[in-house]
Amino acid sequence: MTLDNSLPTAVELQILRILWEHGPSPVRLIHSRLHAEKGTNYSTTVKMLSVMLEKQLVTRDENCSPMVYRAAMTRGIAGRRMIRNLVEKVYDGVAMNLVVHALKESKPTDKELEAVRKLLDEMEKRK
Amino acid sequence: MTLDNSLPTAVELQILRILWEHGPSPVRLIHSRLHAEKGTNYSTTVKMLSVMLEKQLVTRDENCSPMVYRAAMTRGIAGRRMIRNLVEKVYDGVAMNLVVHALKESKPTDKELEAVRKLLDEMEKRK
DNA sequence: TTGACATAGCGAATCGCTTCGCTACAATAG
DNA sequence: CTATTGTAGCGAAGCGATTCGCTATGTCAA
Repeated sequence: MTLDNSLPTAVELQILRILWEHGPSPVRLIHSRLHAEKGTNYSTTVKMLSVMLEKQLVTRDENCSPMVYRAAMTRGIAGRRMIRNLVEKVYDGVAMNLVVHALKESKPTDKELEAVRKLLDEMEKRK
Repeated sequence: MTLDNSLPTAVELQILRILWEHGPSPVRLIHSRLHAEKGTNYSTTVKMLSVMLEKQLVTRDENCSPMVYRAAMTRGIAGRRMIRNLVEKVYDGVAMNLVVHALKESKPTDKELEAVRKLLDEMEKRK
């Protein structure tokens, strides 16, 4: 089995997001969201889904009608791939540089800050 | 003045990286790096630079010959834009989710961990 | 059955990014 | 001067991603 390293493109990501948010959905539903976001045609949505099916970015259950599509990767996996890509392309492969920038970009709550601290502790222990 | 929100494309980023690493450079130098990385033609490099000039991703000094190109934005700015984009597109606008993922992606040294802790402290204070 | 509407698929047009061939001109060596 | 080499620019081809028109089939109500 050859695993696909390529990142989801812009529209593909938009569709994945919809699936992540709403769970497995028929085209009709996916389309209504996509249409709301950018006014695309129904055919376009169907086509994108068939392309994504080929690329194995989504799967579908063909037994029920209308067919139900679901994301083939979690939000977490997609995010990590994109992070790895960003780190490579911009931060010379040094992820910590990105972490620092991302922190500065964020407006974390106390709770979130605490969570990150705990994560740091764990990473230190696991040496 | 209209500010451009669009992100650098793949090759644009490759060229920006070269400029970030080597500082202001003539086409010849930029090309030799780009060629080493992916075997592109000299014309391609020139063309890309002219496109990037239009998009204001680079500037150039036309007084000297050969002309000298320089990145119009820092690595930091570019990185932040791309982070913002990633956070929007994948993490529902919640940057901390990205921070956590990015941390897990990284293999930080003690020093780096310490730096992040300090950053967290500062962010806490600045409330 | 028939008409109206929902579902699914396919090929071709379009679009933006990338690549390159060809041309032009300047600087330099012979 | 003339040939060679370095620098710069432009238009169009090529490519993958995206969009859409058209067609086919399924479903359901009258």
